[in-house]
Amino acid sequence: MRHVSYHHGNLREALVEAAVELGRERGPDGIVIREVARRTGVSHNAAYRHFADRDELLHEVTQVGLDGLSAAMLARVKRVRVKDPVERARRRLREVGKAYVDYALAEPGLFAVAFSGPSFGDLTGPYQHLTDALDECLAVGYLPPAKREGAELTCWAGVHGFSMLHSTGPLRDVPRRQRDADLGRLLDRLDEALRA
Amino acid sequence: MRHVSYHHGNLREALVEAAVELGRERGPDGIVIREVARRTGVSHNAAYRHFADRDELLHEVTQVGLDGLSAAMLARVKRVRVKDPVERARRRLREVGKAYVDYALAEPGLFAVAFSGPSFGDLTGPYQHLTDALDECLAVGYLPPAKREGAELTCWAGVHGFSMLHSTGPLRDVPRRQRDADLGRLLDRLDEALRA
DNA sequence: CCTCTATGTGGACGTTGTCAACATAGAATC
DNA sequence: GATTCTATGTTGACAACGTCCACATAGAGG
Repeated sequence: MRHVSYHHGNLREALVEAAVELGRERGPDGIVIREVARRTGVSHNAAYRHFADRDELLHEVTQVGLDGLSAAMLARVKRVRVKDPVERARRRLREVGKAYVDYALAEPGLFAVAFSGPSFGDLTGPYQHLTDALDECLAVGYLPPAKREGAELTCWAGVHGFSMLHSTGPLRDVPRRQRDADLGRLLDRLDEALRA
Repeated sequence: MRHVSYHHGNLREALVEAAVELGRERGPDGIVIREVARRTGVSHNAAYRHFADRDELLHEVTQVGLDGLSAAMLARVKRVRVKDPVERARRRLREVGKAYVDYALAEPGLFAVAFSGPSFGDLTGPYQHLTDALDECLAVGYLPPAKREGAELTCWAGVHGFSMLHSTGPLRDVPRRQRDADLGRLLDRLDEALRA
């Protein structure tokens, strides 16, 4: 579907797509307006008809990254096939955490973009999946009511820190085996912290 | 102490100092060679006699940031005045975590630089303080031996995630009161996770 | 006094974000 | 169908950046 007209048709989407690809490949600093335009086959200034500035384009990529994260979490939660309600709730919470880390490791560029200021996207989606999992743990009686408050932040901080350190951080060269074992332990500790 | 000679005398240190100040004020992207030179009162190219490129200068700032973090941790640990060995060990571990987060919040720019690739500094210092605190918890019998392995990462991930989210991340506008309460809860959960 | 080397300067190039002026396609109006 | 309007793309410019090269100079050692 090559366009031939002067007007592109849906340049905005094409630009976002190219920007996402750049973010995926090179992280936040790799999202460069002129390169985005080049890849879209359009002049270096065309993007300014659709985005006020670079930050606005970056913001779009941020949102795509967060949406991907949210989708990954949901997919993993839905795949849980455990009958026992308590075990199912625990397992779902664990899958939420795993999905978070897996996404950060599978898409380090987009993950970095998603959490690189100055304007953050809407993290309602990912946050809601975490909240839902915790609510379920509470409902089935696994999570004591006294521990419900602030539980989101405890979990989020843990998996976010793990993700940051391993995706683009100082632990990025830790071999996969050990990383998996470490993540398993971290999730075990979070589970214990909420249960105890 | 104005220099008058053509040669500066200790330009390298002066450049690092200016770069640190820029990093403190504006974060990693704010460390700009030409601005560093300007603030040091030398030509835009002078830095290349002391650093191969921008990354090498950035790396110096990274190390300064990590040294500051290490010093902050040590200072807080040394101030603990608890007699009971078990309580002292617990308290020291908690202070290590608090120091980490406090530093990240007090110096968001330097903290961001310290954990911004591509080359990371030597985090032996900070890591050692955490290891020491955990070893002490083990020695006094508070931390069960089975939980000792990987305990560093559990703690580090938690405080690092909390720091990232609150210093320059999406939770940076959370009011101080709530942030403090949230940190308290996080440290409580970590304590429980290691004890249980 | 002379030369050598380390260190700082000046100017250049290519890249970036962004602005202003211009051009054109497609829709709206007559 | 011809004309005007507006949304959308293009061209050219500017300043700031990292970096390279040629040059200048200070201070040390002969």
